[in-house]
Amino acid sequence: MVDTVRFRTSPWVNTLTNHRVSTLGDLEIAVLEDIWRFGPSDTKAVYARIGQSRSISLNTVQSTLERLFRKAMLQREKISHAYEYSARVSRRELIQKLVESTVRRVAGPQPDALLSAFADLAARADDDQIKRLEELIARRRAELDQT
Amino acid sequence: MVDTVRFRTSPWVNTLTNHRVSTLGDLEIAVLEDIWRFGPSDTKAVYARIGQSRSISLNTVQSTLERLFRKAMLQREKISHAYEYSARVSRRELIQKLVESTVRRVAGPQPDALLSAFADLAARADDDQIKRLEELIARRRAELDQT
DNA sequence: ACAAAAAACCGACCGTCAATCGGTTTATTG
DNA sequence: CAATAAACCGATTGACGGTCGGTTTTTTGT
Repeated sequence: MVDTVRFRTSPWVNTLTNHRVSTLGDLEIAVLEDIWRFGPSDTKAVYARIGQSRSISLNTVQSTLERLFRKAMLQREKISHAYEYSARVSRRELIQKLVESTVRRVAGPQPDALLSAFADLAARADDDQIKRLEELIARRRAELDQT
Repeated sequence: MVDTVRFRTSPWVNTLTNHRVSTLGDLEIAVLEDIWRFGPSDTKAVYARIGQSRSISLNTVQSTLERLFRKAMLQREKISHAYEYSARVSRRELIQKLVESTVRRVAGPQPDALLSAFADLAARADDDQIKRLEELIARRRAELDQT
């Protein structure tokens, strides 16, 4: 019964860059969030902070960390006995990547889709927001120059 | 065997706004794309334009249109015998929604996550891009005022 | 050195969702 | 009213996140 080969492009692979940009599940985001907040941690620590309350098992946290590692959102290092996971992307970088791939996915013919998307945003912003935006941009600029 | 009830928050529901923001599949995007490009169309027309080449069946296109309709990305109207589907969101609106929900999903404590993401982008932009960005914003502003 | 404890690893299962289509029902229309 | 066309229904597949239980490997205390 090999008459029709079904093929579906995985939404994972960005064919341009061959760079994976994934969708993240709720738990995955929570875990990332936790590591951003508390810094490098091992499974136990993350479990203690977010697993306990959700009444999920240590194993679940474990495999989520693992998945995040495979997705290159986390890196890990064996500290004495256990892996210590740490963020490989900052929240801002994550948002950046996610937004960029989202936009690129629905981007039309226009080359400036990203810019365009944000132009919409900026156009809607009120004076107050504009002001904060300018400050933010200035700060980011400073950060960049400093590197 | 009702000892453990597993529960998983659907990534569909934005609890803040109770507004559904979905992920779109590749075919779904292609179909939307097609309708943006060619305007209101019935299943046959869409199939002729994008189904033929992909060697998928008319039914597949049909259910994709249906799904898009359920997701409120398309509206439809019975024209004589067949449904005619038309876009309910423009490409820009779609990008807007998608970006916004993406950001909100990973947004930290900061209230200005969206702005912040924008700031990152702007900070990275070169002079040329900034110029185009300003033009874009001006144009969008004009469009808004005109309403 | 070895047994107990801890952590990693493996593999399975469930639910959801997009993609895909065959077959049946329900219009349309000549 | 019969033939044709479109809509509708429901089933299957593959991917993926979430969830664990059990087994293997590694660490460590005595």
